[in-house]
Amino acid sequence: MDKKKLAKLEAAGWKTGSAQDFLQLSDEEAAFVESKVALAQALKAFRVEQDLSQAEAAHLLRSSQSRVGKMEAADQTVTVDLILRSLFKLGATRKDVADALRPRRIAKAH
Amino acid sequence: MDKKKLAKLEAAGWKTGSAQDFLQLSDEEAAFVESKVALAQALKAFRVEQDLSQAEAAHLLRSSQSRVGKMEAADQTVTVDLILRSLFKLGATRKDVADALRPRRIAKAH
DNA sequence: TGCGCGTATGTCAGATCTGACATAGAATCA
DNA sequence: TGATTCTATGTCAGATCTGACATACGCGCA
Repeated sequence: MDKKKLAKLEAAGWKTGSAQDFLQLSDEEAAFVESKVALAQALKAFRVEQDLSQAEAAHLLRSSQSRVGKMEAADQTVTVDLILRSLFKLGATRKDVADALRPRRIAKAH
Repeated sequence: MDKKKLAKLEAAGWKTGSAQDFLQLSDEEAAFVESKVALAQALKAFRVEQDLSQAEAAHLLRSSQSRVGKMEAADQTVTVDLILRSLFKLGATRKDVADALRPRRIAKAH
Protein backbone atom coordinates (compact mmCIF):
# COMPACT_ATOMS: atom_id res chain seq x y z
CA MET A 1 0.00 0.00 0.00
CA ASP A 2 1.14 3.42 -0.87
CA LYS A 3 1.72 5.98 1.82
CA LYS A 4 0.40 8.59 -0.55
CA LYS A 5 -3.02 7.01 -0.49
CA LEU A 6 -3.40 7.51 3.23
CA ALA A 7 -5.28 10.76 3.18
CA LYS A 8 -7.63 9.41 0.62
CA LEU A 9 -8.39 6.31 2.62
CA GLU A 10 -8.94 8.32 5.73
CA ALA A 11 -11.22 10.76 4.01
CA ALA A 12 -13.09 7.90 2.39
CA GLY A 13 -14.27 6.77 5.75
CA TRP A 14 -11.53 4.45 6.96
CA LYS A 15 -11.90 5.84 10.43
CA THR A 16 -11.20 2.54 12.15
CA GLY A 17 -8.59 3.88 14.46
CA SER A 18 -5.83 5.94 12.98
CA ALA A 19 -3.48 6.15 10.09
CA GLN A 20 -0.70 4.40 11.93
CA ASP A 21 -2.61 1.17 12.04
CA PHE A 22 -2.08 0.70 8.32
CA LEU A 23 1.37 2.04 7.74
CA GLN A 24 4.51 2.72 9.61
CA LEU A 25 3.95 6.38 10.09
CA SER A 26 5.79 8.28 12.76
CA ASP A 27 3.65 9.71 15.51
CA GLU A 28 4.20 13.23 14.31
CA GLU A 29 3.48 12.46 10.68
CA ALA A 30 0.30 10.68 11.70
CA ALA A 31 -0.80 13.64 13.78
CA PHE A 32 -0.09 15.96 10.90
CA VAL A 33 -1.98 13.91 8.34
CA GLU A 34 -4.91 13.41 10.67
CA SER A 35 -5.06 17.14 11.25
CA LYS A 36 -5.01 17.79 7.55
CA VAL A 37 -7.77 15.27 6.92
CA ALA A 38 -9.86 16.81 9.70
CA LEU A 39 -9.55 20.22 8.06
CA ALA A 40 -10.33 18.76 4.65
CA GLN A 41 -13.50 17.20 5.99
CA ALA A 42 -14.48 20.47 7.60
CA LEU A 43 -14.00 22.22 4.28
CA LYS A 44 -16.28 19.76 2.54
CA ALA A 45 -18.85 20.13 5.30
CA PHE A 46 -18.82 23.91 4.91
CA ARG A 47 -19.22 23.67 1.17
CA VAL A 48 -22.05 21.15 1.30
CA GLU A 49 -23.74 23.14 4.05
CA GLN A 50 -23.88 26.06 1.66
CA ASP A 51 -25.21 23.94 -1.16
CA LEU A 52 -22.26 24.57 -3.40
CA SER A 53 -20.74 22.26 -5.98
CA GLN A 54 -16.96 21.97 -6.05
CA ALA A 55 -17.00 24.11 -9.17
CA GLU A 56 -19.04 26.83 -7.49
CA ALA A 57 -16.82 26.78 -4.44
CA ALA A 58 -13.80 26.95 -6.73
CA HIS A 59 -15.18 30.12 -8.27
CA LEU A 60 -15.59 31.73 -4.86
CA LEU A 61 -12.10 30.62 -3.90
CA ARG A 62 -10.64 31.73 -7.22
CA SER A 63 -9.36 28.25 -7.76
CA SER A 64 -10.47 25.29 -9.85
CA GLN A 65 -12.79 22.36 -9.36
CA SER A 66 -9.92 19.93 -9.49
CA ARG A 67 -8.03 21.72 -6.76
CA VAL A 68 -11.10 21.87 -4.54
CA GLY A 69 -11.53 18.15 -5.05
CA LYS A 70 -7.95 17.59 -4.02
CA MET A 71 -8.34 19.80 -0.98
CA GLU A 72 -11.31 17.78 0.20
CA ALA A 73 -9.37 14.59 -0.42
CA ALA A 74 -6.47 15.97 1.63
CA ASP A 75 -4.31 15.20 -1.40
CA GLN A 76 -0.55 15.22 -1.02
CA THR A 77 -0.27 18.05 -3.49
CA VAL A 78 -2.34 20.37 -1.34
CA THR A 79 -1.06 22.30 1.66
CA VAL A 80 -2.80 22.93 4.93
CA ASP A 81 -2.36 26.63 4.13
CA LEU A 82 -4.62 26.33 1.12
CA ILE A 83 -7.24 24.37 3.03
CA LEU A 84 -7.15 26.85 5.91
CA ARG A 85 -7.48 29.89 3.67
CA SER A 86 -10.34 28.21 1.86
CA LEU A 87 -12.14 27.46 5.10
CA PHE A 88 -11.96 31.08 6.14
CA LYS A 89 -13.13 32.22 2.72
CA LEU A 90 -16.15 29.98 3.07
CA GLY A 91 -16.95 31.68 6.34
CA ALA A 92 -15.36 29.46 8.95
CA THR A 93 -14.11 31.10 12.13
CA ARG A 94 -11.00 30.32 14.13
CA LYS A 95 -13.23 28.54 16.58
CA ASP A 96 -14.67 26.39 13.80
CA VAL A 97 -11.15 25.46 12.77
CA ALA A 98 -10.06 24.72 16.31
CA ASP A 99 -13.12 22.53 16.81
CA ALA A 100 -12.45 20.66 13.58
CA LEU A 101 -8.91 19.97 14.74
CA ARG A 102 -9.77 18.83 18.21
CA PRO A 103 -9.40 15.04 18.26
CA ARG A 104 -12.70 13.21 18.49
CA ARG A 105 -13.12 10.39 20.90
CA ILE A 106 -12.97 7.00 19.22
CA ALA A 107 -16.12 4.95 19.66
CA LYS A 108 -15.41 2.20 22.16
CA ALA A 109 -15.28 -1.31 20.71
CA HIS A 110 -18.41 -3.10 21.94
CA MET B 1 3.44 50.07 6.26
CA ASP B 2 4.14 46.82 4.55
CA LYS B 3 1.59 44.06 4.65
CA LYS B 4 4.43 41.59 4.85
CA LYS B 5 5.44 42.92 8.22
CA LEU B 6 2.14 42.05 9.78
CA ALA B 7 3.03 38.69 11.19
CA LYS B 8 6.15 40.10 12.68
CA LEU B 9 4.33 42.94 14.37
CA GLU B 10 1.73 40.61 15.73
CA ALA B 11 4.29 38.18 17.03
CA ALA B 12 6.27 41.03 18.53
CA GLY B 13 3.46 41.79 20.88
CA TRP B 14 1.23 44.16 18.93
CA LYS B 15 -1.80 42.47 20.31
CA THR B 16 -3.86 45.65 20.51
CA GLY B 17 -6.87 44.24 18.79
CA SER B 18 -6.28 42.50 15.53
CA ALA B 19 -4.36 42.73 12.33
CA GLN B 20 -7.15 44.47 10.51
CA ASP B 21 -6.81 47.55 12.64
CA PHE B 22 -3.55 48.39 10.94
CA LEU B 23 -4.08 47.35 7.39
CA GLN B 24 -6.88 46.73 5.03
CA LEU B 25 -6.87 43.01 5.37
CA SER B 26 -9.88 40.98 4.33
CA ASP B 27 -11.62 39.12 7.12
CA GLU B 28 -10.42 35.80 5.82
CA GLU B 29 -6.84 36.89 5.37
CA ALA B 30 -6.85 38.30 8.88
CA ALA B 31 -8.20 35.07 10.29
CA PHE B 32 -5.57 33.12 8.42
CA VAL B 33 -2.69 35.29 9.56
CA GLU B 34 -3.89 35.30 13.13
CA SER B 35 -4.11 31.54 13.07
CA LYS B 36 -0.61 31.30 11.72
CA VAL B 37 0.72 33.67 14.36
CA ALA B 38 -1.04 31.69 17.08
CA LEU B 39 0.66 28.50 15.88
CA ALA B 40 4.00 30.26 15.62
CA GLN B 41 3.70 31.43 19.20
CA ALA B 42 2.77 27.93 20.30
CA LEU B 43 5.85 26.59 18.56
CA LYS B 44 8.09 29.05 20.38
CA ALA B 45 6.40 28.20 23.67
CA PHE B 46 7.06 24.51 23.12
CA ARG B 47 10.68 25.12 22.28
CA VAL B 48 11.32 27.42 25.24
CA GLU B 49 9.48 25.02 27.52
CA GLN B 50 12.00 22.37 26.56
CA ASP B 51 14.94 24.69 27.07
CA LEU B 52 16.07 24.53 23.50
CA SER B 53 17.78 27.21 21.45
CA GLN B 54 16.52 27.77 17.93
CA ALA B 55 19.64 26.00 16.68
CA GLU B 56 18.99 22.97 18.89
CA ALA B 57 15.36 22.83 17.84
CA ALA B 58 16.48 23.13 14.23
CA HIS B 59 18.64 20.06 14.67
CA LEU B 60 15.71 18.06 16.04
CA LEU B 61 13.53 19.30 13.21
CA ARG B 62 16.22 18.65 10.60
CA SER B 63 16.02 22.27 9.59
CA SER B 64 18.12 25.35 10.21
CA GLN B 65 18.22 28.06 12.86
CA SER B 66 17.17 30.66 10.37
CA ARG B 67 14.10 28.74 9.34
CA VAL B 68 13.10 28.12 12.94
CA GLY B 69 13.43 31.83 13.56
CA LYS B 70 11.19 32.52 10.61
CA MET B 71 8.64 29.98 11.75
CA GLU B 72 8.41 31.65 15.13
CA ALA B 73 8.09 35.03 13.47
CA ALA B 74 5.28 33.65 11.29
CA ASP B 75 7.31 34.88 8.34
CA GLN B 76 5.67 35.09 4.93
CA THR B 77 8.12 32.56 3.55
CA VAL B 78 6.99 29.89 5.95
CA THR B 79 3.88 27.73 5.57
CA VAL B 80 1.47 26.63 8.23
CA ASP B 81 2.36 23.11 7.16
CA LEU B 82 5.93 23.55 8.29
CA ILE B 83 4.87 25.09 11.59
CA LEU B 84 2.34 22.32 12.22
CA ARG B 85 4.78 19.54 11.45
CA SER B 86 7.32 21.19 13.71
CA LEU B 87 4.85 21.47 16.55
CA PHE B 88 4.10 17.75 16.34
CA LYS B 89 7.78 16.90 16.19
CA LEU B 90 8.32 18.87 19.37
CA GLY B 91 5.67 16.78 21.01
CA ALA B 92 2.50 18.81 20.63
CA THR B 93 -0.77 16.91 20.37
CA ARG B 94 -3.76 17.71 18.19
CA LYS B 95 -5.44 19.05 21.29
CA ASP B 96 -2.51 21.37 21.95
CA VAL B 97 -2.82 22.67 18.40
CA ALA B 98 -6.57 23.09 18.64
CA ASP B 99 -6.14 24.99 21.89
CA ALA B 100 -3.50 27.23 20.40
CA LEU B 101 -5.84 28.06 17.55
CA ARG B 102 -8.89 28.74 19.63
CA PRO B 103 -9.33 32.51 19.73
CA ARG B 104 -8.58 34.01 23.11
CA ARG B 105 -10.96 36.47 24.61
CA ILE B 106 -9.64 40.02 24.44
CA ALA B 107 -9.09 41.57 27.82
CA LYS B 108 -11.86 44.06 28.46
CA ALA B 109 -10.78 47.70 28.41
CA HIS B 110 -10.97 48.95 32.02
C1' DT C 1 36.50 46.56 24.81
C1' DG C 2 36.16 41.89 22.88
C1' DC C 3 34.11 37.29 23.13
C1' DG C 4 30.40 33.94 23.13
C1' DC C 5 25.70 32.73 22.60
C1' DG C 6 21.24 33.23 20.81
C1' DT C 7 18.25 35.40 17.55
C1' DA C 8 17.00 38.03 13.17
C1' DT C 9 17.14 38.59 8.27
C1' DG C 10 18.63 38.55 3.24
C1' DT C 11 19.64 35.41 -0.51
C1' DC C 12 19.54 31.40 -3.56
C1' DA C 13 19.24 26.63 -5.86
C1' DG C 14 16.46 22.93 -5.63
C1' DA C 15 12.03 21.11 -4.02
C1' DT C 16 7.17 21.54 -3.71
C1' DC C 17 2.62 23.60 -4.62
C1' DT C 18 -0.94 26.06 -7.50
C1' DG C 19 -4.45 26.91 -10.99
C1' DA C 20 -5.76 25.30 -15.11
C1' DC C 21 -6.75 21.92 -18.38
C1' DA C 22 -8.12 17.36 -19.99
C1' DT C 23 -10.41 13.44 -19.17
C1' DA C 24 -12.73 9.72 -16.70
C1' DG C 25 -16.20 7.90 -13.46
C1' DA C 26 -20.71 7.98 -11.15
C1' DA C 27 -25.41 9.21 -10.63
C1' DT C 28 -29.84 11.12 -12.29
C1' DC C 29 -33.28 11.89 -15.69
C1' DA C 30 -36.05 11.44 -19.88
C1' DT D 1 -29.58 4.98 -24.58
C1' DG D 2 -27.75 9.81 -24.39
C1' DA D 3 -27.50 14.22 -21.98
C1' DT D 4 -26.46 16.60 -17.83
C1' DT D 5 -24.28 17.40 -13.48
C1' DC D 6 -20.96 16.58 -10.11
C1' DT D 7 -16.68 14.59 -8.53
C1' DA D 8 -11.98 12.28 -9.14
C1' DT D 9 -7.41 12.24 -10.98
C1' DG D 10 -3.24 12.93 -14.06
C1' DT D 11 -0.24 16.51 -15.92
C1' DC D 12 2.40 20.77 -16.42
C1' DA D 13 4.31 25.72 -16.42
C1' DG D 14 4.80 29.16 -13.35
C1' DA D 15 4.68 30.48 -8.48
C1' DT D 16 6.06 29.67 -3.87
C1' DC D 17 8.61 27.37 -0.13
C1' DT D 18 12.70 24.99 1.99
C1' DG D 19 17.24 24.30 4.05
C1' DA D 20 21.44 26.25 4.07
C1' DC D 21 24.59 29.87 4.25
C1' DA D 22 26.22 34.46 5.41
C1' DT D 23 25.89 38.11 8.18
C1' DA D 24 24.02 41.37 11.50
C1' DC D 25 22.06 42.39 15.91
C1' DG D 26 21.51 42.13 21.06
C1' DC D 27 23.01 40.99 25.47
C1' DG D 28 25.66 39.35 29.33
C1' DC D 29 30.31 38.70 31.01
C1' DA D 30 35.25 39.22 31.91
